[in-house]
Amino acid sequence: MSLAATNEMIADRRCSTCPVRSHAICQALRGVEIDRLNSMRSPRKYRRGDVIWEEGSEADFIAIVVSGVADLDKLLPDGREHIVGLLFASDWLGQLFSERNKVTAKAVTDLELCCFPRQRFEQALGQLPSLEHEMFIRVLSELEETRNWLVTLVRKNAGQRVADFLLTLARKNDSPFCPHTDDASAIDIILPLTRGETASYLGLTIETVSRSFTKLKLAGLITMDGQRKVRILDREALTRYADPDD
Amino acid sequence: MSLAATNEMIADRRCSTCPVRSHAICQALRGVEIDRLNSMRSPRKYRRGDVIWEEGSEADFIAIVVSGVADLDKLLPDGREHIVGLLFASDWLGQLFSERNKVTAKAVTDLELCCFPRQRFEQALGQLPSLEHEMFIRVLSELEETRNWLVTLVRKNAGQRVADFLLTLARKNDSPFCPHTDDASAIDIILPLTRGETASYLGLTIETVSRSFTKLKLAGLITMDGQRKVRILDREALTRYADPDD
DNA sequence: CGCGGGATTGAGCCGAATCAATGCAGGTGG
DNA sequence: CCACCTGCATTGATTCGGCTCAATCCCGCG
Repeated sequence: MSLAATNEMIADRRCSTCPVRSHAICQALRGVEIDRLNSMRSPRKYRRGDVIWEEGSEADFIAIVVSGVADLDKLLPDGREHIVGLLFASDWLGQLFSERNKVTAKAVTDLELCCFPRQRFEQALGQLPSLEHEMFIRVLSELEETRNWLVTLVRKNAGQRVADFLLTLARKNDSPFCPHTDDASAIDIILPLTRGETASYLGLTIETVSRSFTKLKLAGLITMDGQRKVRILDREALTRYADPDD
Repeated sequence: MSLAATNEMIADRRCSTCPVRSHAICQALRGVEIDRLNSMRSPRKYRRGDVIWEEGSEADFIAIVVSGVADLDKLLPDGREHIVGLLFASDWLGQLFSERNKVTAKAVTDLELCCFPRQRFEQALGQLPSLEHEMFIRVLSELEETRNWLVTLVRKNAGQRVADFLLTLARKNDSPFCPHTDDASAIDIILPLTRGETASYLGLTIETVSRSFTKLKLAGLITMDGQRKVRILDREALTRYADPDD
């Protein structure tokens, strides 16, 4: 058996046991198609805080989040930065059809990525219409979510933004990568972001984020254990808090 | 010659003289491919203020802007609305792969659209990979622009937002659908939006938008003739005003 | 020329930013 | 094992930008 064949088998075995195989973009592919991606796949690991790539740098690769949380930031001219996206297991990231990355990508937690060289990936896209279609669908829905998020950030006050943020995280909890809480009404969340990162995601200051959490606690909507563990006591009430006139 | 054939020729003639043919998504198609779209094309006209479709309504058709300006709004639970997109000649709009429209579309000015029934269009997409690719590229860049715009709206103050808005319109002026101004440094713009619509686009109130225009005039960056005609006197200075620390 | 609706201007208020101090937890070294 | 240190988080006092409410203006139109 040739070395190439052996590597391919190893690669294939890795895909078949991949925790995100059935939810990531590669779900669109089967058999020989997945082999195509497999043959250019390379895993990468990052520590919390690592920069994956910088805004403006060369767009080398496209990646799928295997485990952990990544974020995308835009730098403002005055040096502030704003987080424009959070990426969880099975999400993809990368700058398609462009030489330069247009956002900075960072590891928010320890992170495992499954990476593909961009140009080879783009060639593969051209020959795998089902993959391009799958990504098209995902980008359409990301655009839709970004528009909704834009409206939330521009129009809602600090408390509502924080509530929306918690509800977004709670929705991630409903996904197959997080186990459900026993108590049906309460939902436990581990905040992936520091207060500073949360502020940068919500367009607020650290102090305002902190005060908003305090208000949510005083209103009896959440409890906290330390600074990262949040329990949503009443999802309905929190939803009303985020959308008072809904 | 059959009636069908005659219609197709008429349709074809219309496409070949279409002002946006070479800049809209249909630029990706040639010959028999464009015939495919042609055969399902129907023109529609709207008056300024008309609703094209309502958020939540059935997603009937995909459209290309032939002339005029359209916008996309999201309704907030409390009744306010926010404009999440402006569409100019050659842009496309519509909800792909979804039964329901997720935004309201309105004619901001008198408007001509070139429309395609959604389901037939989606079938065509599946069989015209170059069209799907073209739309994929456009949606990727719309996502990118939406992220940039989000940062502007969340992080910049009223005056900077208005300046950014004017610069965005000025950039549209650079496009093939608007003639250049004679004076190289000055740029004339016709505001497509009322103050109220501008406020809804910028996440401000009418009063604040109005005051911001006044400040730009006092700062000597623009002059105005009536309420719709703006002349940018110094694009560089306006850019600095929008991005002080750039 | 007068009317109406959008636009402008003004006064006061409110929510989030800023500035400043204190609290707390996790890690390190005595 | 405890004391200290460092970085993150919380809380408080003050400021400021944009919203609200209210009055007037002006442009386009009949």
